[in-house]
Amino acid sequence: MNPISIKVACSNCNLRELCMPLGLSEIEMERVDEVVATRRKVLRGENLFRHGDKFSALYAIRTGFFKTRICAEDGRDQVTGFQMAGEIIGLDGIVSDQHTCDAVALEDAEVCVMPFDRIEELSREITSLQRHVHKIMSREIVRENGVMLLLGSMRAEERLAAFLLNLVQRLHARGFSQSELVLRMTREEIGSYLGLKLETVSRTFSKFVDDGLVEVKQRHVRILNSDGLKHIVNSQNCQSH
Amino acid sequence: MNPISIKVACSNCNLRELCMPLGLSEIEMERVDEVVATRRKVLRGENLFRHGDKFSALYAIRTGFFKTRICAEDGRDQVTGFQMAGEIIGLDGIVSDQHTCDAVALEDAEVCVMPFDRIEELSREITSLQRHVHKIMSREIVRENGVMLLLGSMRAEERLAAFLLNLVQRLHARGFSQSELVLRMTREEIGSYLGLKLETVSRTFSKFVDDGLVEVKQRHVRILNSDGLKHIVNSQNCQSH
DNA sequence: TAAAAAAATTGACCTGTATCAACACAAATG
DNA sequence: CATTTGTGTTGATACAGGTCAATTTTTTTA
Repeated sequence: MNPISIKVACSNCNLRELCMPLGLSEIEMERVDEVVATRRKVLRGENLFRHGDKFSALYAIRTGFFKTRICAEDGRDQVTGFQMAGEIIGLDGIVSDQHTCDAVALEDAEVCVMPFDRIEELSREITSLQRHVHKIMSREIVRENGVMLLLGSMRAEERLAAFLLNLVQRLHARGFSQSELVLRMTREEIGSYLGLKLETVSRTFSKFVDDGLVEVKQRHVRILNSDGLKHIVNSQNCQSH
Repeated sequence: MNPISIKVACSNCNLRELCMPLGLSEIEMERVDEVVATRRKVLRGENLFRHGDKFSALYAIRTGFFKTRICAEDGRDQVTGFQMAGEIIGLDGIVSDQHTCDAVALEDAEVCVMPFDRIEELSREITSLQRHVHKIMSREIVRENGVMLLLGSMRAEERLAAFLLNLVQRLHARGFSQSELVLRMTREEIGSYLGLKLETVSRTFSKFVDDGLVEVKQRHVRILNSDGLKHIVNSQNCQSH
């Protein structure tokens, strides 16, 4: 639809090292470029896909920020992750050929559409791509294990501290500040992800501010004491011993 | 080590339809048989693998019952799943070439050892195997999404009801009763999985008994009112409307 | 620019689950 | 068989986080 068709090419993409395997030959790289069929823009609030949609592709986020969520029949829903540039979404759809969660853009976004048939085809030929796809899926499994630990055994402060540290760490890996971040999601969305109510998220932010751990102005967060946050995460609820 | 070396063969295995892709030709089936290098026995309480162990293989459970758990540095740990015959464990190890969780046998067990290199090699050649491996990983991602919903938004009764229904459903798929099951794990392990303390698990069992939903004798559970349990799971906390 | 809607904060109070403790039962051990 | 150890149940009490409500701030819309 875009009259000026910019050549889509992983080989030129500055997110390459996040999305793609390293050490591809030039020829392999060209073939990988061809996997990325198209790009797609998703405006804030729009769905990249919804549960029930036919699965056909994985999506690499080029710009923007997403949340994924699952909705139970009873109306209850749970944010299962927040995804940023260089991350891959859509893996949930492979097993049953349809998506089981919604992916919603939290800011205007652009994704690379990678038809899964093509990925499978090419990963039969390029060993390092095959391994890469497996690692991406395994990474997601391990990430979710970590969320289970968080939801199953951490208290509100620990959850929020872990959440903030995880976000800055991922942003830092993308060249952003280690200490400043802009939250793209509401308190309610943070709460859903962390298994807390929005009021609890808000109160916990306020407590962190009181304790001099962070500065919070709406969605702008500055981390003043990173070690303090880390200490909260892995000191459990033991007072001194 | 076993003097009587019984031929390991997926083609003869009655769990085939759980582990393996359908519709393989005879030749393909023979090649898949070769992936299963060896079998390994794991006694109750022993680890199939531990976090930190080098990753080399996936394991298909032939007999027995496992739990997987992750341990945080602070000693806190979280059961991330219970696995039974026909299910695959070890996927967590792919991303970083070492396992990030422990797999512990809850009863004497036997697993098929499937070296991952071999799996990758063969799935480059057999398309349906490749797809199958992808589905297995995607299924695990979707399963964990469901656990996140459970941990993030359900109350104790809902969690335990969902847990019991999930267990019988999986057991039923393996030819066991729809209404009777033997728990292979302690109340504490159930609690860890569900993000509850063992006392809460015990009390919730007692409440289910009082309400005539189940019969419980130690680890023997008989489901008397399956619909009642289902109703608990997806009626949230609304009283009447 | 005003009005309405959405998001965030804060307080008061309530409740579900954790905690602590006592006891019962079952399985393993000598 | 008795003893020990692990596991499960139940009660009393505490408290973290939920709920409800009022208010403020920000964003969106008219």
